[in-house]
Amino acid sequence: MTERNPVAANSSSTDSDFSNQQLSFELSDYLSFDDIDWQHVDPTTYNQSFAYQPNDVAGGSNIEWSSTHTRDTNNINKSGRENIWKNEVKERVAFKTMTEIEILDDGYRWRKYGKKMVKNSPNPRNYYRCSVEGCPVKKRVERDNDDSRYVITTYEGMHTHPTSS
DNA sequence: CGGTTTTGACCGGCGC
DNA sequence: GCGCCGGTCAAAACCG
Repeated sequence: MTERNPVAANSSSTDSDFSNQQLSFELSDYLSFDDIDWQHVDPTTYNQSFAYQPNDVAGGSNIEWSSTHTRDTNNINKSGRENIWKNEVKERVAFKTMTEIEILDDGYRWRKYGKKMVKNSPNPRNYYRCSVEGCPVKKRVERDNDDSRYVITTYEGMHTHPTSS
């Protein structure tokens, strides 16, 4: 289920402007989508876990993501990258984007509260929290282990306020 | 000046 | 019990 398009593969640091444009477009698409989706989820279906195809949303070319809903409290990525998507903790939407930019404007304001080096990867992982007080949404941004041109963004929780931006 | 980033310390779960 | 590891805190620096 890992379909990658090595489109702008060997970009080192040239077309950042292009990537930025493309990204913000697709991102806002996703964001509005999972906003709607999360409002549909009610506690009774909390146990199901499901995943969407990338092309359901934006004709997805270089983005893959999935969403799981469970009340399992197991740890997230003790067992490696592949299992990140399979393991269930709580509402979570993750997608992977080929870009060189990791600071993505998705219409919310985020406050970074941590940065960690993950084992087996030279890439740090950044932890963000929604700046709106009382909003429990967190997100985590890290580069893919083996494809450093990809950025994995994971959203966790529901926004309890309008997009304000 | 107020919010944000930075960065090491701290904490809790888990495996050995 | 100890150490590793992922996640969070918090204080000072930073920046518009």
